[in-house]
Amino acid sequence: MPRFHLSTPIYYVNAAPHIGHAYTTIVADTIKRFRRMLGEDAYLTTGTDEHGQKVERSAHKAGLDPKQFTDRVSAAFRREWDELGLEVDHFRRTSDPRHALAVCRIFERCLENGAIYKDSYTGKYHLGDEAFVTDEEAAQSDPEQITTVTEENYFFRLSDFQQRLIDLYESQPDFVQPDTRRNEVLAFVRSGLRDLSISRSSLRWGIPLPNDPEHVFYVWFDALTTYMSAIGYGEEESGETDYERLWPIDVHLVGKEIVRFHAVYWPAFLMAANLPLPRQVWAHGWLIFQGGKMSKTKGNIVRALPVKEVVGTDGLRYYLLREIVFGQDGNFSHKALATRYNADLANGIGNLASRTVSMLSKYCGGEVPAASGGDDGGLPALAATSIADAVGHYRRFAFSRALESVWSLLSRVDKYIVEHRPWMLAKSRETAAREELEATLYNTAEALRVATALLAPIIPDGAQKVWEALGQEGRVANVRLDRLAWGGLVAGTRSGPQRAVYPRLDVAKAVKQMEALEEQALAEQAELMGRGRPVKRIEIDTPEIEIGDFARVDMRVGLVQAAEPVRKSRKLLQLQVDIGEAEPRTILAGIAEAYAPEQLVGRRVAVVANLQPRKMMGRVSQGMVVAASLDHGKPHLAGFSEEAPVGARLT
RNA sequence: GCCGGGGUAGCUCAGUCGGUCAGAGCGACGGACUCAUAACCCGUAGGUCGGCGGUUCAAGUCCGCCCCCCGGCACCA
Repeated sequence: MPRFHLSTPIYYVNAAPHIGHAYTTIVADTIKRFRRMLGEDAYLTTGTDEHGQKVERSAHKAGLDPKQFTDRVSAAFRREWDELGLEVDHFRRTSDPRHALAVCRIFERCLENGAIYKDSYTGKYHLGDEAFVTDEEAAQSDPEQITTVTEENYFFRLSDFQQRLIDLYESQPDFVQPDTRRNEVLAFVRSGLRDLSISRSSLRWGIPLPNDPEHVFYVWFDALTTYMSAIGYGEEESGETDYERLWPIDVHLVGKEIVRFHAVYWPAFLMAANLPLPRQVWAHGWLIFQGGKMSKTKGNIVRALPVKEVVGTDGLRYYLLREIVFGQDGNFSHKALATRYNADLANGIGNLASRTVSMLSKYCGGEVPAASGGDDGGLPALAATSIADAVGHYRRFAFSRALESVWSLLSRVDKYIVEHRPWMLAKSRETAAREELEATLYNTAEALRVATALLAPIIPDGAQKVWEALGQEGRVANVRLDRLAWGGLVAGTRSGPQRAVYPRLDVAKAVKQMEALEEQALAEQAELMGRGRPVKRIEIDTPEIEIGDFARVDMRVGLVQAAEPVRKSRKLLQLQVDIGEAEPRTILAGIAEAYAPEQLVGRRVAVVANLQPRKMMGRVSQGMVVAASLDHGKPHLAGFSEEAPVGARLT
């Protein structure tokens, strides 16, 4: 039996699962169900990425040690997939000792092949990003986040793999999909590759290097290797594993933000270790919410479970796969979701199933009649087209199009019913009318059967219900889509009871309900992450300072005398600010997107007067104007509601 | 400024190789029907497919220039 193996990313446990995680995993589950329905042995691998400084700190904040903390969050992910009915076959945590075996194994193979070297490195390190930054970047960052670090690190000779990677992308054009992502990757690799630092000695919460336990693996070797450790790589000695059978993997499903790691670093590691490469990396887009990306401070985090409570897993799955063109960014809103649910699931397939079963029961005694000729309305041909198109689209992960082709069949059936008016035919005593009635109901039920099978990967629960309503035996998931054809419905089959598979929703009410549940979930999540309050609140997590620290900052009232845009700059304005000195200061401020120059002249602002001068866009800024912003959003200048004297110090 | 992605009916968006592509769903209005989940069916949307040029027998669909929006980066101290 052919096998198919795919993965979702290994989710970082720094945050509780939200709908973005669910999206990827739902897609993966859909693909898996589809491949199963092609008769393949399909497996889905996922897991949690649990090491690193951020997790260490989050744990600390929650008053837990990292192990306890990650146990908790990882379990939340696992539970999430269970509750969403997602069929995960391999779930691996990077904190699992078996995972460490795999990481060490791959590392050692790379080491033996000369792809690893040790070097010392001194540089500015950004604590929040857990990464070394350039001096330039450091200067722009929050000074609290920057420290200078000298450390011995192990490096991976990524630069050696440039040509082999380019050859890979060129010989296997499908290796990275969609094409726009492939182009980006190709451009990135062509522009030259720098060796990759793969260890940290400053960190404890991680997997120690086998040859140098003072170091732990930095994210790449650790997290990416999960795809192999999950199926038993590294532990073959202790018995039989799935590794031989499931590697190389067919598809790594990833978000577009992590394409580089999967399409560049990961194959390079495997090349160096002399191991087979994945067949494909497929990157999807992001969910866009009203008001932009999800963010904690905006308080617009959306979770999957509240949505599921109201529209079921089918409703969520259907919306995500129908409304969003896979590979592109897509909008998410509760209202659009509820509307889509009503239009397509309740009024569409749900209603069609309901009227079909009802007519079978009323006009044919609950038995599927024989198709004794009569007008088939072109349904057999249309069904054949739908099957071919939908299967083709599924293969290419074009879910929204697969659904469109199924819906072209379903909506045709609704028209077909009206054209033939079975309720009129039923009133007639004539044989011809009887035959037409039976043919109509057979064709209707058969088209519905075909459509239901095609929909099973996306809406498994409802598909099963419709399947049973049509009196079909067993699981619709066991239907072979590659053999699905018109005519499979057997005359004489007893149909099931009529019921609403997808009850219609009151959209406004449904939206309210989801939002209310969302609030609740938010509170639960806060608890999970060990925080007393909802994450919506601002948290002040900067270190405490003394009064003396503050006194070192000399802030003055300044009067803006002139303001002009900076050429070629999007954000900067150049200001002349009088702070009572002999000459006004020239200050560059990143506020051009929020303020027009003429708005500023004559305005009083707060100026940091003893700040080191800084060069930007070829000009020197002699200070800084103070502004407030949320999440690097739009800045709001600090000012004075009274006429504060120019040059007065802020204390 | 550079690199991506977009600008198509009131709204959300499809449009694979240039030739029924000017579309779907939602919303609105009118009608018809009763098997069905106030459902389904029929009709009504006058959208210069962002703008201007070009290639072509033929262009949302290819090329050039321009405008606008969204990401990311280069300048937010």
